[in-house]
Amino acid sequence: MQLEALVQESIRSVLDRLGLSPPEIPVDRPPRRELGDLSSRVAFLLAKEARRSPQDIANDLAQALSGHPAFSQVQAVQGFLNFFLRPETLHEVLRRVLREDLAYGKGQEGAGKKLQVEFVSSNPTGPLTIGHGRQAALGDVLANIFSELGWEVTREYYLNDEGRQIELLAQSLWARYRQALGDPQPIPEGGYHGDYLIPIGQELAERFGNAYPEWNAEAKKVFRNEVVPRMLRLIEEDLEAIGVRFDVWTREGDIIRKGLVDEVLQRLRERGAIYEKDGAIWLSAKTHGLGRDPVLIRSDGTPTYLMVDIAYHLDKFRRGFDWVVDVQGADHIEEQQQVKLALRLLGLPEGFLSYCLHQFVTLKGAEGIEKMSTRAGKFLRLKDLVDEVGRDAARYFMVMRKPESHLVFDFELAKKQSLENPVYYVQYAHTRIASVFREAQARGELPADLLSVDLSPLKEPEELRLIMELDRFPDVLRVCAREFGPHLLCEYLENLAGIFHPYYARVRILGQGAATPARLALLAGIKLVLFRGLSILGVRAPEEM
RNA sequence: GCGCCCGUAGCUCAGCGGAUAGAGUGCCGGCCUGCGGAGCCGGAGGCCGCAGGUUCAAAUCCUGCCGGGCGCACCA
Repeated sequence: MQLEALVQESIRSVLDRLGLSPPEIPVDRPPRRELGDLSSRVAFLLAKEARRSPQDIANDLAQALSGHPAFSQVQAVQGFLNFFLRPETLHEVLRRVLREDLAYGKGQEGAGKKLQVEFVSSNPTGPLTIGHGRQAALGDVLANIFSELGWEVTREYYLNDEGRQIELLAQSLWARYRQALGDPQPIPEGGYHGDYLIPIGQELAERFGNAYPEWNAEAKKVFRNEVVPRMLRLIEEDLEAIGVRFDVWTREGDIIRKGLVDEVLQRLRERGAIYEKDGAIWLSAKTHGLGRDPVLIRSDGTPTYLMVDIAYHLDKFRRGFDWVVDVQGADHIEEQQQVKLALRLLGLPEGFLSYCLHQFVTLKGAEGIEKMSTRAGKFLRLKDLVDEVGRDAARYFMVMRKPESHLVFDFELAKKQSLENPVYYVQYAHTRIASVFREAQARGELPADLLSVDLSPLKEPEELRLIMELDRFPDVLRVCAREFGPHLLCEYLENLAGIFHPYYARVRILGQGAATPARLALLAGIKLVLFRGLSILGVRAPEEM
């Protein structure tokens, strides 16, 4: 049993005897060590009902808990109930961690349920930038976390390979093609200026010669067909660099062909949620509190991106997902409100769709802070970033901040192979432990079975603190899932490593008689949790570095 | 103007109803002849953007204001 549950149960049993029943039994980590290992503010919640002071209630509870075998002491301080754990209680925690091994932290919260995580979903108009990198890492790590909690997770990329942006892209390529032939055609208004189209233009100039002197319907078709697969290849290279694989790619055209656009329109019409104006079809969003009414069907009869996106989400529902999480940038906020409104009007279950919204990335490097734009051709390609700092640092840095906060990617720090770099700090703890085990093996000090060693020599304060930290791991994963906040896992791992390193510096592991096997067991537990955490982040946990 | 997000140590950021607000980095001062010194220990450094309100209790919730980001297309 986890410590939090242990404390809760102990309190509950006592409350029953006293005839009190709080709405919940909160268990916290006290801010300072002298206040115990765990605490509860339950007395505050009972004060009103019992018409007694919190301190008074806490006194009674502490008194009633005084003989509990798991605690060396239970104190009532200013209304708080503070628990001091006996070392044996913590030793049992460590033993449980080692016993659960690679399953430690896993859960059944999502068992039997299907979750789709949609992320990146960048239009194939160019390679991915570091901004997409944040989304790639976030989506992938969230998917990992939900898998740990039992969900059957599908990673999905929504590919928008039609429409006006692709046309502009094709025309931009055509202009590069003309330029390669010595015809100084300009990049179209709102077109794509990136260098990545130049070599393709040259290649097509060699292949086609002067076959397409005009930007007409035929050229449009040819250049569109040339450019999209090439852009997709670039995107796949970027995704591979950062270590992300998708299970399903869905194209906008697939959704339209399934007839879902017509069905959605029909159902919205029945609800009186759409109207016609200026030859287009609009969604009545203002009457539902949104800022403006968006167009669903243009006056030329084609559906807007929003329209297809709504239909796409109906499709997700039909495909049997119990829950969908879309990872999107801050520039999609308005659309998110519109999609959610439409799904509500369509009668989909509330909560079927959640958005993990993230702010943008700026790059802090030797050249200062850069702003990026794919259209203007001003960006750092994701693959180039990964090549420079490595996949581990790239992934770690992308998720180490709260998604809804801006991320300043410190390029120089990410490259550093020293403990200033948080990813190395965590990895180094893992490596260090691996090294100790190699040494223990060489010296013949490695016990055959760590599970059955006597843990009673573990009584140094850091040792008990480390076990307390190991106990938190399952809970950290759950909070990460609930908050869409993988950064909390990074913080946890840094904290764990941050207790281990000083401990290691102060306390010798090998050659310490009965303490050695016990400390090796502790190190095995730390190594396991570091490995589990780093794996979930998609970061290597090296044996040597 | 409207919507959403963010203003916490010099810098990058955690904490988001509870007890003296934390970490990393930077700065200052000590250590370091053993399992990986790619370190370790200590110190200084904060009207938690501002002003009200709710609460036994507010960095945390509510309102207003100020500052920054993003969006407000028959683009995606």
